[in-house]
Amino acid sequence: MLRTHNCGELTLKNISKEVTLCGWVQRSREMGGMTFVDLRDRYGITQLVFNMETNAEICEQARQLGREYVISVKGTVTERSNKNAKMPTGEIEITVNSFEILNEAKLPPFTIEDNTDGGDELRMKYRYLDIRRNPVRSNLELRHQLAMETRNYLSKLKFIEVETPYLIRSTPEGARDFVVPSRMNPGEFYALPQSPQQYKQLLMVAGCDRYFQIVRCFRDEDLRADRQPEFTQIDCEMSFITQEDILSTFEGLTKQLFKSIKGIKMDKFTRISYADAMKYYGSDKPDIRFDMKFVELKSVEADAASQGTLFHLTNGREFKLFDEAEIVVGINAKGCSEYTRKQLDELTDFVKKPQIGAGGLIYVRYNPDGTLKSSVDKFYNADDLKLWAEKFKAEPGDLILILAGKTEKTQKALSELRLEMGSRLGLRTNDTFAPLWVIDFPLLEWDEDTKRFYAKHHPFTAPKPEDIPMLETNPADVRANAYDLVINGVEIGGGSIRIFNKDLQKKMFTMLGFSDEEAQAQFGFLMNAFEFGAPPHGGIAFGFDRLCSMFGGSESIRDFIAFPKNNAGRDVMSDSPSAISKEQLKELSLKVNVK
RNA sequence: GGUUCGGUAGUUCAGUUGGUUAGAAUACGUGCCUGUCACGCACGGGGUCGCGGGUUCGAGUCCCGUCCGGACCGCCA
Repeated sequence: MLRTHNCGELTLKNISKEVTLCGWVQRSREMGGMTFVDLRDRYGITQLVFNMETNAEICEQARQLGREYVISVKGTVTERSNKNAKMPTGEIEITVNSFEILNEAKLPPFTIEDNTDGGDELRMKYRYLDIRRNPVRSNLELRHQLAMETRNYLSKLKFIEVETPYLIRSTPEGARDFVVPSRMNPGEFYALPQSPQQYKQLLMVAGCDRYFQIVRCFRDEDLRADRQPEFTQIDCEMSFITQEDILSTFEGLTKQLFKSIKGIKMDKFTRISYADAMKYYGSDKPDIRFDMKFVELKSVEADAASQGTLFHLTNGREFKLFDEAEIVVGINAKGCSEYTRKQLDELTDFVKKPQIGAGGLIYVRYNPDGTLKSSVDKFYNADDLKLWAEKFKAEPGDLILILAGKTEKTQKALSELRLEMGSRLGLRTNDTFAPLWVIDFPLLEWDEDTKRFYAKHHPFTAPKPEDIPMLETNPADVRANAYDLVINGVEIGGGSIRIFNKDLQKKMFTMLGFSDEEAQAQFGFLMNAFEFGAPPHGGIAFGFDRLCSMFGGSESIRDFIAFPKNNAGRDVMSDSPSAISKEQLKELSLKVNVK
C-alpha cells in the first residue's frame, strides 16, 4: 500500500502518529511564512501544513504544487491551533516531513469543487474530472447503496440474480432495437435487449421460481433528461404468484429502500385504476403529492339532468366551444383567485404552446368577497358559475381553470396545466414522496396510422380472465393484469402477469396482426417453451437510473450515470459513435449508405 | 421528423438603438503576507465574439445557412 490512511479518517485520536497519505492537491494557500495544502481523495480532505521556519526547503517545494497534482505525503498528525468545524478532519493537520509528486497535472478545464465553474458540456467531456467532485461521486455512491440494498432484499426473499444474453434476436414490437452485425453470419444481426423479457419468462419455465437482475437495457429511441439509450433496470420475475404477490413484494422493496437509504417510513401505497387515473388526473402517471383532481362538467351536467337539478353548460346557454367539445374539464387552483391578468395570460400561453396544444384557457375567479368573475361571463350568469364552483368544491379565493376539446388531447393538456399549477403553488417538493400503484391498464391500444392494435404493455401480458370474452367483441376495453409504480409523477416501474398458456399467447399474437408463421418465427422459442410446462408467472421492472435520481432529488438521470450520453445519443468524451474502417465494414459484409 | 433556448477570456457570464481600444467575476501567473481553510492585498497575461455567407460607411449586435450543446413534442410494447 502506498498509504497508511485515507484523507477523510484522521482525527484528534491519531495525534502524533506518523502517516502516509496519497491524493490530489485540491488547492494551496500561501501565507508568506507558511503554506497550507488541501489534499483530497474519495474519502475527504486533509490539510497539509508547511512551515518556512521549521523546514524552508520543503515549504519552497510545496509552493510548486499545482491543482490536481497527485502526491504522496509522509508526516505527523498534529492538532491545529485554528480548528475548522466545517470538516471532519478539521481538528488536525499533517505536518509534512517529505512528499513525492506521483504525477503532475495540467490545469483542469473547470475547478474540481462542489460548486464548479464548469458547464454541463465541459463536465461531460471531462467526466473523469467531474466524478472527482463530491456531488457526482456521492451520486454514484448512492447508486451503489441502492443496488446493494436491492440485492440484499431480493436475495433474502430467495430471488437469484441470473445474467441473460446481451446479443439476442431482434423483435419487431416495441422500441427500436440497437442492432449488431454478425461477422460470422454475413447479413445477419443481433439486437441488444430492450429488456430481458423473454429470457426471464424462460427462466420461469426453467423452474428458477424467483429471478432478478440489475441489468443494462438498450433502446434506440430519442433521448430526454430522464431517458438514455442504455439504461439500467431492476428486472424481476416470480412463479406461482398473483398480481397481489408482485405488488406486495415490490412495495416491500420500495419501502425498504426508502427506509434504509432515506430514513423515510412509508404507509401502504395508494392504488388507482388506469381509468380513474385518466379521469381524475388525465395521466397514467399522476403526481399525487397534491390533489387538484379533474372535474368533468359534461358528465356533471348529464347527472344533473337525470336528477332533474339545475346545471347549465350546454343546455340553454349556446356557447359553441362547450357545445361542440367532446369534454369540458377543469381543475380548482386553491387560493389563486388573485391571479393577475398577466398571470392568467401566462397560463393561457402555457396551454397554447405547441407541445401542449390547447386552443385556449377558460377561468372562473371565485373572488374572496364571494362574487364570481369568468372569461365566459357573456354566456353564463352568476348562478351558473356558482353551480360550477360547487362541483369543483371551490371556495372564495379559488381559481377554476377549464379546458374544452377532444377528450384525449384536452385531458393531456389539463394534466400538464395541473402539474404547472402544482409547481407554482409549491406543492411538488422533492423531499416528499407519494407512491402510487396504477393498475388495470388496458391490454391493447389502437393505432390509427397502422390501423391495428398494439400491446399497451407488451404482447406477453395476460388479460384479466373476466375480460377475455371481450377479446372477440370489444378488444379496446379488455383490461390487463398490468401495473405501474409511479412516484411523484415519475414512472418508476411497471410489469404484468404473463400469459403462460400457449393458445392464449397465440391468440394474442393474432390480435396483434401476426400470422401464425410470423409469430412462430419471431417468438417460437417462447411458445415452444410454453408447451413444456410453463408455470403461472409475472414480474416487474424498475427503472434503476430514475430511482437513483429520485432518491438523489434530481430530475436528470445523467447525474447518476458515470458516463452518460448526450441529447443526441453521443458520448462527448470518447466522441462515439464513430465511423468504422473499410476493413471492418468488409469483414461485416456491410456497405454504408451516407454521403 | 418538429418546437424552442443558448454558443463572447481557461471557466461562468454581461455587452444598451449597429458606432472609440469587447468588460466583470473566477481561474491562472508574479510579488507581498506565519494560522489560512471561498485567505487577503497589489500587479499582470489571457479573445478567430462557434463556423460560412450577406446587409451596412461600420456587425459580438441585423438577415440567411451551417455546426455544437440544453429542454421539450413526436417516439420510448
